[in-house]
Amino acid sequence: MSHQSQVTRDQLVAAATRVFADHGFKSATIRQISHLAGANVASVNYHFGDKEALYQEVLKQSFDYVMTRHSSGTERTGASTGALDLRAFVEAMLRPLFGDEADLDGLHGRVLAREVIEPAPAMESWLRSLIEKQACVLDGIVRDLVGQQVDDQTVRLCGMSIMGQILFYSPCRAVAARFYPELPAGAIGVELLADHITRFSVEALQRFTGPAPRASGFEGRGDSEEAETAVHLL
Amino acid sequence: MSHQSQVTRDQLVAAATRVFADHGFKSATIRQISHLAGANVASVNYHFGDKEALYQEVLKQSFDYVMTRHSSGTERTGASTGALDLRAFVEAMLRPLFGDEADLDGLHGRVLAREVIEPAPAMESWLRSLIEKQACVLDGIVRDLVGQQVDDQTVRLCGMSIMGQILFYSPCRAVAARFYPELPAGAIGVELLADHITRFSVEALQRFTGPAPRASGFEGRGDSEEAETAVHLL
Amino acid sequence: MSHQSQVTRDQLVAAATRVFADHGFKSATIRQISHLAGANVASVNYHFGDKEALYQEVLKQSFDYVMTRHSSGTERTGASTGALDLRAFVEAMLRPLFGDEADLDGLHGRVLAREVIEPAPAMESWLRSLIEKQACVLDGIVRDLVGQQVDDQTVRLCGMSIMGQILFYSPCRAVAARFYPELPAGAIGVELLADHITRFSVEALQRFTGPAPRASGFEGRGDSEEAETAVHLL
Amino acid sequence: MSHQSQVTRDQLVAAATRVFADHGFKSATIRQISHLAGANVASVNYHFGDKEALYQEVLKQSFDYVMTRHSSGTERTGASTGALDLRAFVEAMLRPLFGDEADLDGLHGRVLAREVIEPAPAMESWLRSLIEKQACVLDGIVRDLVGQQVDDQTVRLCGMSIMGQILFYSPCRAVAARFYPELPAGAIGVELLADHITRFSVEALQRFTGPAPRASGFEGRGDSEEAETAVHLL
DNA sequence: AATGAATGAGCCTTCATTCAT
DNA sequence: GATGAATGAAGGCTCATTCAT
Repeated sequence: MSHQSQVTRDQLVAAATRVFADHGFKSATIRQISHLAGANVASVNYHFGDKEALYQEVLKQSFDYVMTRHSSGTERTGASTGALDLRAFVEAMLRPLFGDEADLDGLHGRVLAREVIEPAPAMESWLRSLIEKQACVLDGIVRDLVGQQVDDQTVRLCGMSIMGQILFYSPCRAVAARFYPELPAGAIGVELLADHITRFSVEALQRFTGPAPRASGFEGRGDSEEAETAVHLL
Repeated sequence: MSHQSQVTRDQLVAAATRVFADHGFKSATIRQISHLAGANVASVNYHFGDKEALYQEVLKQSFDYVMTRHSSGTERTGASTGALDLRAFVEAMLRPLFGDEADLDGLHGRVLAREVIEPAPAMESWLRSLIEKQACVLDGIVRDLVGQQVDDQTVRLCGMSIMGQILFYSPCRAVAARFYPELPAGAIGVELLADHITRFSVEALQRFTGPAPRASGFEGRGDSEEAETAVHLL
Repeated sequence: MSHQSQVTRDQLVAAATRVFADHGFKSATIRQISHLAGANVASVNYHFGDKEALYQEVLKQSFDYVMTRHSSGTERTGASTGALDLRAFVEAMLRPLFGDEADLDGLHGRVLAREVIEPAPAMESWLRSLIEKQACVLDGIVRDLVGQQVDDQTVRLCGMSIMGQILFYSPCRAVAARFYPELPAGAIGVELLADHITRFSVEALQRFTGPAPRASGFEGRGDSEEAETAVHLL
Repeated sequence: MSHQSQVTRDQLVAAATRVFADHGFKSATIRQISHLAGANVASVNYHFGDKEALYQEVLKQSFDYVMTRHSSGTERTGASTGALDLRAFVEAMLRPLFGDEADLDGLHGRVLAREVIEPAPAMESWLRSLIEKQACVLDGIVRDLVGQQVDDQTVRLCGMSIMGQILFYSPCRAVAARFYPELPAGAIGVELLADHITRFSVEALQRFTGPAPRASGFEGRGDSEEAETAVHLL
């Protein structure tokens, strides 16, 4: 593969990342992508075979990018508490959604978030397995915060509560901005959001030390878990 | 408008709701829809004018459906506490995402969630304003739980944390199922999830009565937890 | 045929006349027509069989209308001179293009002019033959003005010159208005135009008493027919 | 742009010119055009963007073609008389309606004549302005022939009489042929027609040196002819 | 008799893809 | 190797027509 070939290929991936992030797989067109990359319409098929293969490549590179940033933020030191771990995890997940110096618009995170939110037939098993791996990391962090008394299902639900808070800000910030126009933008916003989500979640998790109340525990009867009773009689 | 016309029209709306929920506006085709409705491709144009008008109708009916279910769950009684209000709100938002006896697959909620998550040019002002109205309701519930000392921005961030946990389960359950295959399905799951999200959020919110820690407040200091605990024990 | 049926049928013809005059056969739609007539889309097919049959009916009625007006203007009295005959013929042809008290927009004339200008497959033989009959009338008038020395072909060419001047103002006045925005409008305009065309043509015809110059007579050489020489040496 | 691309493009324009000339913009289909050009239906979109852009290109090329022929015929020499100018103008206008060695069927002229006769929304301002320019040229020729005593409105009416005679032979010869099946065809016919129209018009114009008779001047008085004759003999 | 409902053919257009160079 | 040219499938939409009542 020649040098120029590689350059064009990289430009195509970069352009495709943006277009897929903005419009999704189906709505993105290879004309948009090749035009943005300054390349020929046939270049996508030439370099990648077809549109879906290009998408796979974008997915792969975005995943690598995010994982690189992520792992550097989530390598748990022995000294860190669960709260700090969670703070690092949240920020590592959140930052790609908002972008950083090398991904100003959070394209990589948005591409992945789209894929997570909407199941695509192109979803590769490696992506699926790695997502599950991420879930395990989060499970571990949650477990540290809630202790061993809590059952696994509750841990997972807590993990989903945290993921929900994070993914709410994808596939693009416009989502949140519609609900809350005052949403702070830029890198400051990421730290603020990470702080908030961490605080919100830590506060909750620290009260999950007891067993889960039975289902429908909030429905009008007051004899459920005592802690709960205290809570909603306040 | 005759009887048969209304029947066909309703079938088209029903089919379109499913197809739009599954594939989104852009990817859905009127051929899919009309075939599913047992009608001709031209029937969409005949009954609604064009594809977008049909989509608007689907949006409208889904909104009405959800609001009807929702309002019956969110009418706040004088005796209810904030926690019960939140429980009702969460379940009312969550239920349409999972479906009920009249919407087994949660199509209405999924159609709306798609629209909320990805801004569509067809987004009508009435939908936008009503989304904002919902946000205000949630703000009120949060405010009841956190008290008056908390600033408005924090209230909104808490609202977004709650919405994030809810919308995580849209546009389809496959999202969560990918992360957590053990996710309970069906109506039981809704109650369980609503209980969890409510509990998770109430626990968190009740610790938010104090001022927000300064940004990066979790970075290195260990006494925040204690201050929070103190608050909680009030 | 019931009374109401006839009413609807007449309204359809009236509406169709307008729409066909404005848009032509192909571009006119039966929805436009039936809506303008306050009738059902199926009414056209019910009353006339298909779109083309409706068009035939419009053509027929427009032709009858124009012929009625025309014949009343072209019945040559023994006392009339050729110039007066021509004036009557021109006005009778021109007036339907501009409309009169019963056809304010000249719809009948415009429908026919469209048909004359563009050959339609639906062109019935009766229309063709009657057009030819009109041509014979005009031939007669021209012959009166030019005398017997002029050959038949020249007579026909003169007839076409006159018809061209008239049909120039069809299928709608907008044609002429584009060239000459100052074109007088309304009934006054018809008289003025008829006067002009008659004057223009009579002046020309009165000089056609001699034989036609040979072809290319105007190309640089001056030794053609003497009368001609006189003309262009002036 | 490669060689082959230009070939296909030219074939499309050629095919479109024929189809548009025969059927008009609305009735022409790109399937007809592309099939006639030996190309795919998508080729029109590829080379021109859409049907209307192709039409604009046809209009432009037809206009250029006609103008090239026209200008070579209408460059007025100092020595030429008004009659020769008119002869050149008429032939230059008429020839494209009948075709020449490079446009056997007069497609270019017929396309333009359609556009002139029926206002299309796609009518470009340049075409409109150039039509008006042509009208000015004709006005000048007429003015030379009638002298300065004649008012401007009469000059314009005379111009329209001449244009009417010319455009009578468009959009296709079938028009005239219907009236006068003996109409000579081919290039010989053009010269004959140009001679006739010129002669007819020059004869008329040379009698227009006096003031216009008052409106309805032909109604009932018999002495107008004499007055006209007097004018002519001046 | 008369009409609202429904249809299928055909339109223009878009698009990922393939071809020829 | 790389690209401009070309294509066929499919999309939304329009329309005259037919169907069922």
